[in-house]
Amino acid sequence: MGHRVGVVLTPVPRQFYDRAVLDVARDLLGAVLESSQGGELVRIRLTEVEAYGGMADPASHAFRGPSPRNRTMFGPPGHAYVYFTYGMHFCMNLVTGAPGTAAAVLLRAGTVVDGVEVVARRRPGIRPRDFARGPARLTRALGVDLTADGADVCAAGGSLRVLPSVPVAEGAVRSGPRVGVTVATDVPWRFWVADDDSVSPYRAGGSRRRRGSTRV
DNA sequence: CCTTGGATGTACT
DNA sequence: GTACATCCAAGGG
Repeated sequence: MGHRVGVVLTPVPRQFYDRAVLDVARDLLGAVLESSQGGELVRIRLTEVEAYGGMADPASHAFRGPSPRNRTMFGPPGHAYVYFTYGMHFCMNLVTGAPGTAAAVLLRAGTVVDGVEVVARRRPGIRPRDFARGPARLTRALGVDLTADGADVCAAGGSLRVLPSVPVAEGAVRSGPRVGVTVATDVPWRFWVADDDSVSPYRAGGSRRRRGSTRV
């Protein structure tokens, strides 16, 4: 399986991202994310994504307006918004819509279709099924960190690109509430491929029950 | 398979 | 101080 190395592929064009975020999210399922960080090629076929609606969406990092962290989301579509969270993880989005709208699609999971040996080296002891099963695992498989924030994924010679692929059949797309969010839990803005092992397990949001309130 | 708790830095109240 | 678009190890079934 996978794509032959050496074949020149044209990235998905910028206008693909200049549409309603829900449409972009759904259409990203099946697309192939390619990274050549550190001179090593990894390609991942996306199986799970989530839409974030920008300033109108209470769950979006853009809800409270622009900041140094989220500024990429307020820029043009077709760029990577990467953020650092939980003190140790990176997550990656693709910015959609016109500048100022700040909508984006979180890339939650996928299947490694090229560079399996590279990922295996980056993730010793991890089962192949889990290589990109979750947003922070996906960035780790790709070798993506904060230096990729703002990267243009439409650039022909870019080190981080999105390649077209066979779209996932309409009947194989599932949707439901987003994972780990505590607000706007009523909107089914998570999209995934039915019956795919690489899709991450659902977890409801809400801070986990607090431990004893006293310090030390 | 499930559940629980720890790790760890930054943004925000 | 608390939450956070998370992951991992350890323990039980």
